[in-house]
Amino acid sequence: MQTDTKTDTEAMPATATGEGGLYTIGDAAEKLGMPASTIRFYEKNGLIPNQRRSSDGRRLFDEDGLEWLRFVERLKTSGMPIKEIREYIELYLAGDETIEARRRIVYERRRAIDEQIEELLLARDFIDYKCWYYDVASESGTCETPRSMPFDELPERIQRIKRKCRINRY
Amino acid sequence: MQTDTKTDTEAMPATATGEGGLYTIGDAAEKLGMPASTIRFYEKNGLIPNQRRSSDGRRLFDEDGLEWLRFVERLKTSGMPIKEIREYIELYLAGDETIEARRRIVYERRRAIDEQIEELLLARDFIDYKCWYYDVASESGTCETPRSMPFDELPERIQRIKRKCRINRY
DNA sequence: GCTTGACTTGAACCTAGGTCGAAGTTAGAA
DNA sequence: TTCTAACTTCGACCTAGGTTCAAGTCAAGC
Repeated sequence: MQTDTKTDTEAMPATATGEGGLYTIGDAAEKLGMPASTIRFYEKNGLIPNQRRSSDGRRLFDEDGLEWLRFVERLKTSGMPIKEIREYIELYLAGDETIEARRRIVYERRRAIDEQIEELLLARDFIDYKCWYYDVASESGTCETPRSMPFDELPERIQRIKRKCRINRY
Repeated sequence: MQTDTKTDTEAMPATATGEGGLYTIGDAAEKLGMPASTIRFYEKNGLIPNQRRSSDGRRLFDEDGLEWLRFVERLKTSGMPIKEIREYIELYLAGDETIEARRRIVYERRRAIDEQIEELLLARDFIDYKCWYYDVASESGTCETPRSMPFDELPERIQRIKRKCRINRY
């Protein structure tokens, strides 16, 4: 994480709206749209190394701290489990020795994301078919209408989906 | 699994129903690449209505049964919680009265999928940046190289990502 | 007739990822 | 001064989505 470049900006009061750019956990939580308890949980699990504190022990976040949290959030969004995020962070803290290991991790993560997107696109096609199905059912008042429609009378788009997703019933 | 007895099952199923193309839970699990325990769990949670059984109580799946399971799997892939899938199925079982309710559900599901895809694409951009970062770091042996590179010397693609994802450090 | 393997059940267990509550500290407001 | 709000820690608790276990049933092969 960031170096201790700002250790003495603590001359500023630690409370909200820090014009010195310092935020309490509550401010940070609000800015990130994430409960404070989650931030504490992340720190406890090693996802926030070198957490700054005020003299009375409160967590302090500056812009770098917020960016770090957004970074962690992004890894989570990508489906990376907390344990793996921690491992990655440990490698990061270890310095340039671990560049190759980290490179492997981000490449693998990209692959995982691509896989998830692929799956979601398939699910989306399927749901798209369902949307059409209920549009037709809704208009005619019964599911019999879309269900019994001959394949070659279906809209081109729907034919394509039914073929691709191998939908035969339902 | 029962692959060796499956030929028997098809020729003359040892079970009550005289029709071919019947699978035990083990066969179905193998075909769908999903543990049998999961299928039991789904049934227990109302995700498999009208489950067929053999005379001695074993679950039986025909092609329709398998397709139903694939359908449930697809809803899950789309991020739909089990409880909601059950609710949808209950509406489905209730017949044409519930067409509008089901229509609303699938439209909302499509929206949710689009949102997830959007998030994943952002995460992907971010990880893509990290891939570049470690490629450069790996080549030069230190993270200082990509880290300290002036913005306008970055590849166009990387500039775009850094702007879009508002990456300033890390 | 005995063994084996795939099934059945319900209940207990597990993991990830938080979330909550109690008890205590501190700073600023009334 | 006292009150209140926002923080602190630690441990207990929660939910989703399964997974595993123990005990029993059944059909087939030897």
